[in-house]
Amino acid sequence: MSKQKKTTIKDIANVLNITPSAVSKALNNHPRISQKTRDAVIQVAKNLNYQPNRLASALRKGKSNLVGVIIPRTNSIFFSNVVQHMEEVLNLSGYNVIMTQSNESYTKECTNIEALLDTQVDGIIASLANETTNFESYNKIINNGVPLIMFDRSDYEIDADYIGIDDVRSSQLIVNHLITQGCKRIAHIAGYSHTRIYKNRIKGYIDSLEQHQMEINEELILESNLSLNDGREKMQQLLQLEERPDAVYAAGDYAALGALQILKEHNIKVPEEIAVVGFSNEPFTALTSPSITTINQHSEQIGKLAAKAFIQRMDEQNSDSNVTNIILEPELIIRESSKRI
Amino acid sequence: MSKQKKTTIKDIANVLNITPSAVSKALNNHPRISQKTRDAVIQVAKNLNYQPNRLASALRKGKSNLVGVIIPRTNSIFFSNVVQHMEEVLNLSGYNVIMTQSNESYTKECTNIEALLDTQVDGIIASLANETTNFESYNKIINNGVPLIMFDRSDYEIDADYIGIDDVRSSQLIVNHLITQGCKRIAHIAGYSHTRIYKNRIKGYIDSLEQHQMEINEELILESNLSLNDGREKMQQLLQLEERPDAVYAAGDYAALGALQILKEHNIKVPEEIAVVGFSNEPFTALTSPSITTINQHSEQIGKLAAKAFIQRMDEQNSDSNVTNIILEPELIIRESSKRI
DNA sequence: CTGAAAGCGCTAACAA
DNA sequence: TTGTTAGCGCTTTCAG
Repeated sequence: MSKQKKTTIKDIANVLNITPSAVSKALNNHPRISQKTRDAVIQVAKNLNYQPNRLASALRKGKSNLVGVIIPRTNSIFFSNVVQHMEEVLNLSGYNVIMTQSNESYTKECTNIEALLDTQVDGIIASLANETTNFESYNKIINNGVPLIMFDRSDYEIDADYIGIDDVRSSQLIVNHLITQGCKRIAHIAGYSHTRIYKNRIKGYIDSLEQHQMEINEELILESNLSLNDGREKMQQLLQLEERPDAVYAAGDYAALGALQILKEHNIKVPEEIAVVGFSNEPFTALTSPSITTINQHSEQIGKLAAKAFIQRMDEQNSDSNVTNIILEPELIIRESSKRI
Repeated sequence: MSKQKKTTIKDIANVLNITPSAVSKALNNHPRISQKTRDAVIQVAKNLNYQPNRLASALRKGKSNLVGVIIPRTNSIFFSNVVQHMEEVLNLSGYNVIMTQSNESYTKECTNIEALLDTQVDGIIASLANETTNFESYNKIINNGVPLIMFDRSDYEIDADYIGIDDVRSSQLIVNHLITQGCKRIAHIAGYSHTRIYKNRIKGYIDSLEQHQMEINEELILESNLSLNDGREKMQQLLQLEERPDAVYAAGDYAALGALQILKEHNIKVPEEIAVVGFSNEPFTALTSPSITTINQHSEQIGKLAAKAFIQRMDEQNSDSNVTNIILEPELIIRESSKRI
């Protein structure tokens, strides 16, 4: 049973004594075919358990109906939600998703791009790996005439559509909130500033402090990879300062959790002595005690909008239209870890 | 720049005044070609920015190097880890992954299977949707001669390779542990018993109680969809019994969390008054207070083994070889929610 | 070692 | 309305 030859439109044509092209038309609801033939074809197709070969069709039409997606990691609820909603929208328009992950590695990212282009995807939707500072392979996608949509992590050097939240604004929301809560010495466990979103978060942090005529203190800004362990280390470092901070804003939830752990281990009261804020609304932030204040990045919307941006690119004829830039308003979710009043 | 024609082996052939077939051989390290030609071809290919067209190659060779993956949900760390490690192994062997999700829906699952078969994937790796009780479409995959590997959720009616953990044993580990902790009335918030893994978890639960000459009480076994909300509801129900349980084993972590929330809301001490155990080792189980005892399902191993099983199927000539069945030993992770002594 | 030629399965001009 | 024909880009016999 396992090696039966697959039935093709040719087989169907033979049975009915018509030509393959007639069968093709019948199967694709082409107008120039009689209802009678169409019905007959569909009947025979069913009988022979016909399975269209999208590869052949793709080759012929020069369109694979495959969309490549590159995300840094799957084990982050943000990215996996984004992909989930992207898929939803894309499937509705007849696209399948090829998902790849870079594991935050630049080389893996390049390999993935190569592989996706080889597979003749109709477009690529991506978010940068942490490591990436060279954007040639992304520009190669564009130069190949393949639509590219970036989300969350991108760079000004990549001339593609972009969907993300306003990171400067996110930081401002957080810092303003902390100031309202009476915090006077706010530390920032930042991401690496070579990445645009983290640079923007640092900028928002600084802007907000300046607006309130508060001092910018270099020793309170620590760049990190935002892992749980890095959060722990940086928090340790902050505790060893002459003058402790009274609030810590980490640019990622895992780092915030690490900080929280250290504070608990040192019996430092959160938020009374030191307030903690994270970023991304990972599910665990609602479940820790105290629960962690964080930013909702709108993964669902980002996924859907990115998919729609791609579909629009495919639909439009004039591929020279301007690049779309959708910046969503972040939402501050205030929880116990920062509520002092 | 965006509409440049893609370079093909024909273009390369023209430049060098040789035939496409020679170029093909050179590019594929075919032995019957001179080193000189090979070098020249590779040089020109680089100059013209040649990108092989895998679709054409796939059509010709009858092999797409695409593997379809069907998972019920992406927002579960178990499934997303599995996919991640699957991808790792598959990429190494030159395969790309097309990821689809059923959202626990039977219809979506069928659509996904159709789409994947149409795309001419070389194989499918899948885990059943909760809803699924009809396995025709899976058997269709097999009948089409496409290798099928199931993991975690499968059924005896699907005659495919399988990788999963020993669910009966998992329940036994849990129930034995609870008994050791002095629990005498152990409730089970179960999954729907039409699904094999949940049936097995129920079986393990019953077996273990019988082994200890403890009573099997129907009112303590509640089937559910294992969502957080269902966990809350079932826990409510259990609290309304004449005689309360002193332990609750939920067949999923989210349900366990729901139960924990209800217990907290009622100021019932965990684990002193009622112990709680979950299943799957979702990251949040380590972070709640009390942290939740649970089962490690070995997502990494499952992903890798499933990928390897597929690769083996592809490599072997005699496709009639027996079905592989890999059952991994579960690991009980004991945390605060069940530690009474 | 290289070339000629056929064809994977499907689609789209064009012709009838 | 249907058929003929050519070809998407690549691989693979088979001849030379």
